[in-house]
Parts: sequence; C-alpha cells; structure tokens
Amino acid sequence: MENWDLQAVVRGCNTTANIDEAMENSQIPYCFAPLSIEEEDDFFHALPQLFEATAALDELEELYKPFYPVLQPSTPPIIVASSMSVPQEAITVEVPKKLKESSTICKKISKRVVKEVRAEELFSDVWAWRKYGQKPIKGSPYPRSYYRCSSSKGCLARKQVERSCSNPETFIITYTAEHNHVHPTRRNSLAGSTRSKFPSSKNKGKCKSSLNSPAMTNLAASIEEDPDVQSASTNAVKEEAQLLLEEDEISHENVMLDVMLSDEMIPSLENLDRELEPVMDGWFLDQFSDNFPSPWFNIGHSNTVTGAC
DNA sequence: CGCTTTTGACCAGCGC
DNA sequence: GCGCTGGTCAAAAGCG
Repeated sequence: MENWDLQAVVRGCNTTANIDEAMENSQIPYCFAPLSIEEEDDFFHALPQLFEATAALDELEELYKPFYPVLQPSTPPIIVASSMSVPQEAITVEVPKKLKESSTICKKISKRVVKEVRAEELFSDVWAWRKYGQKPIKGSPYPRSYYRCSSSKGCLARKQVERSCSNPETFIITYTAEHNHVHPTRRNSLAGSTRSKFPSSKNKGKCKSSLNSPAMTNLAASIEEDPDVQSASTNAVKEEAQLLLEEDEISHENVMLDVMLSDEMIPSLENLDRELEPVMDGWFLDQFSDNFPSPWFNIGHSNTVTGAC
C-alpha cells in the first residue's frame, strides 16, 4: 500500500490501446479512455453488449453519472480515466484477469469512482460538500481532504481530494457511496466558509472565482502549510498554489455557469425549486433520470456558485 | 441560528 | 498485543 499512486491506476487505463488490451484480456470494460461525455456515451453505445453483461456494471454506470463534469469541448477534462475502485491492491493493469477469476463482479466492485481533475474543476460538480477531515497520507507530500455531501442530511456520499504526487497540477478525487437524494436541495451556505489564510489584497472586493473559493483557498493553504512543500524542491508547487489564489481569469465553462447562476438568480431558482420539487422529484425523475446525467437537470440547484461578481 | 472549516482525538483494519 | 495508517468524529471558532 505504501507509495500507492492512484494515478498509476488511471494512467494504466489511459489509452485506447490499453482499453483494447483490457477488453481482449477480460471482455470486461474495466477501463475508460479520456473521453468527453459525448464520446463516452458513444463508447458506451458502441459496445452495448459489454454493458449488458452484469447488473453491477449498469449500477456502476449509474453511480458514475452524477459525477459527470460539466465541461466544454475546448477544455477537455483531465479525467484520465474513471476507475472503479475495487480493493486497491487489485487496481492494476492486471486487474481484468483478476476480475475474470472472480466469480461475481459485484463482490469486487465497491462503490467508488476515482477521477483526476484540474484544480479549477475540483469543486465544479453540482453537489454541496462539507469538509469533515484532513489527513496527511503516508508516501504523499500532500494531505488528503475528506468531504461529505451536505446537500441532504443522511446522504452517505463521500469525496476525497488529494493532490496527485506525480502530477501536482492535478487532483485525485475519489467519490465513495451514492447520494441518497436526487439533487442538491439547497446551495452551499457561505456562512463560516470565508476563512482564508491567504488574505489577498489584490482580490479584495473583486470577483470571487472558483479558484478563490474557500475550498480552493484552504486547499492551497494546506499545501502551503505542508512541511514537505516548504522544501526548495517543491517551490513550484507553492507558486502554483499562490497562482491559484491570484488568478482571476478562468476560461472554463463551469465558471461561466457559476457566474450565470449568481446570487441574484439563486433565490428565484430556489423558489422555483420549492414549488416544483414535489412534482419534479416524481414525474421529472421518472421521465429523465434514466436518460440524462443528473447534473444536467440539477444545474439550477448548483451548490458550487462561486463566481458571482 | 445555521452553516462552514479546522484540527486533535478516536476508532477500526491490517501487518508483524 | 502492538504499532501504523486511513477514515471519521466532534468541539471550537468564525461568518452571513
């Protein structure tokens, strides 16, 4: 387990060649290439037989849907792969063979989804996350942050965020368990969320961007405070963390959406939400939940509104 | 008041 | 049994 590098997993699943190889070996679509959502859908549809194999795989796909990022084609995600996180010892390129040996895939697949994303995409999903812990991880210079879903009480969804040690520009996000609710029922409260160890006069009174969100601020702060990061060899990381805080311009559709869903808009959206929720939860879900990734119709309830000017 | 983050303490799993 | 490690809890403090 020591020196375990999640990125090794996603890297191992990084190429279509690997996919072909994995499929040849296992006939199980264990790895996903770095595809856009559309491409991924095409991929799924092109290989329907693979996804009819087991209910477990359908379940996994359903599990993954809520985590589809809202991305524009011009800024493809760094999602190198979404790897179903079976027991970690088993997550290697060799895994398909091990899966073949397994009598039931269901026993192997735990409800975890691993993603690798850029910093600005870290908090671009529609769910509200509340940080409940942070721990230094052995073998990694960066601490791991633990988040739970705060959109709904009792929701078991968890999210772990850890900077990739092999590629500090990206972050490894591990989603665990499922949301037990359809969509975020309220946006993130800003209360108590504005602590910043980086009071930046430059940004005072200016627009908040995703990178200047409390979460990003704190993440950068944790990086800043990390003793290992203090070393000269990782000055680049410190500079990057600083840049994350100071950078004002973000050419990312997620941020544009956040701006569009500014604070002025949220009250009316929430009123609409309250009025329609009983209807939406029933009818709308029945009609569309199987056809669209949930973020598609949850966007109006976005909890990641950070771009209001 | 209700929400957040921070952080030390606590707990469970695992290997020796 | 012990120590290590990762994950979670909960109190404290701060913000809107």
